[in-house]
Amino acid sequence: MSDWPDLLGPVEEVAPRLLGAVLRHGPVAVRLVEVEAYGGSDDPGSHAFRGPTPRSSIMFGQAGRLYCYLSYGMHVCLNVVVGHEGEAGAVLLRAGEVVDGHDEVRTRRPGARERDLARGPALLSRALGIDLASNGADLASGPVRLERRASTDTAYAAGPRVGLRGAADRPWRFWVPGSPQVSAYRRHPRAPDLANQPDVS
DNA sequence: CTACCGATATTCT
DNA sequence: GAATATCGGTAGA
Repeated sequence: MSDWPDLLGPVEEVAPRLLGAVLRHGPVAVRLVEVEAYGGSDDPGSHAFRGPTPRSSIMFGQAGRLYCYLSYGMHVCLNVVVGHEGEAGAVLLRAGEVVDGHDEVRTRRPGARERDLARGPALLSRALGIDLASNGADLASGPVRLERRASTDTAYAAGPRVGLRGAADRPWRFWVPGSPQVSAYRRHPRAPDLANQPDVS
């Protein structure tokens, strides 16, 4: 396991080390090319910002488990829980490249363009066929597995997270430069302007 | 590529 | 009641 990332470090340091890792569920495997870090009480963009809730309590638990939640009431998003127990942390898996089970993914998403098969957090979970029943699964021994990545370190880029209102500019999104599967950056409609322009009253 | 819109669970006001 | 870690459709530059 010498080249497997240590999931107990700070979430913004753990997250980029997951790039290049492979997530497998049955016949389908996806190589991760885009992730985002989410923290605890110091991260206004995190589900754990205001402490544990029925949904977010798993973020405070053991590292190496799967956190699945429903986004906007309909899309499943996948996270790897990181950090020590009692401290919230999770890495949102935003996009990947299908490296196995291609035909299975095609039956789930007929007509999708090749690079779009797992381009976006909800599309990634759909490609893998993972739903909320897998929430809390152990990624080392369950049916959903995080497999060891290639031994070489993956080069990465960093920038602001997608679609957040709070802490919109914290550079906690990480991706593999040049990967066609990296999803397009979208700023939250009500996020404050980048250049702190005075308001027009 | 951009912009808007609707669907809708969990959480907060 | 309203916001949100999204997506797929449609429309337009």
